Order: sequence, then C-alpha cells, then structure tokens
Amino acid sequence: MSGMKVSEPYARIYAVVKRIPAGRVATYGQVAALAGLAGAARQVGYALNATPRGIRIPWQRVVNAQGTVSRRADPDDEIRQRRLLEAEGVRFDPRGRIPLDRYRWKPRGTPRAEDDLF
DNA sequence: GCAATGACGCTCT
DNA sequence: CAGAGCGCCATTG
Repeated sequence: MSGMKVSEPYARIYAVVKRIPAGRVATYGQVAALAGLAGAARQVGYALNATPRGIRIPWQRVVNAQGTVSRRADPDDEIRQRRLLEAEGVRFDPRGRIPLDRYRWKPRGTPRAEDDLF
C-alpha cells in the first residue's frame, strides 16, 4: 500500500467525482459544494492534479463553469480529456464548449431549474 | 507559521 | 459575448 495518506477534503472530493456517471459532467464548483467544501472550487482542480497513482477516478468529467476544459500546463492533457469525454458521448460545440444545460450531472434529489417553471 | 501556488468562480468592463 | 480583475481556500515549501 502507498504510505501516502489522502487528506479528508481530498477524499471527499474523490468520492464525489467517482459518482459522476459516464456521459455527464460536473463543474469544479459543483463538486466542491457536493463534497461539503462550497467555495473551494480551486481545491477540486488541485486535488485532481494530485490524484495518487493507483486510484482511478473519472477526472475527465470535471470541467469549469463555462463548460470548457480548463487550461493545463501540458496542452496534451486537455486533448486527452476532451477525447475521453467524446468517447463517452459528450458533444462539444464548434467553440469547444459543452452545453451544460444538457450534459451537467444532476444528482438524485437535486432540484432542477426547469421544474421551477412548472 | 507565513507566503506563494493553483485543472476555479463571479462580477464588472 | 469575451477578457480582466479580485475573491476563495486547502496544500506546499
């Protein structure tokens, strides 16, 4: 076993990301809130970047609030993330954006904005 | 323990 | 609608 112990906040973040179904995406802020760390969106990205080797989580399903793949030090990772998502059926528009209205993950129990219209 | 870092978000221009 | 600026907060050196 690795001697690296994951901090509680990170463990909760990983737990939330693991729940995101294939073909859906969640924003950093959304994951933070669901992990009980509202306002700590940056830490989500930081945590994913520091994901220990060995544990596999669908990190590609986390995007920014604009529905785009966040800029990364290594541009190759941006391409890799986009391809993984497209392989799951997530469509990008011509400007490289994912329509969050359509692909955002809505956890069971979360009130939908559309329902307020009825 | 303080200062810098970072796969972010919201607001104002 | 795109870009710039400031705020946030856990982890690291």
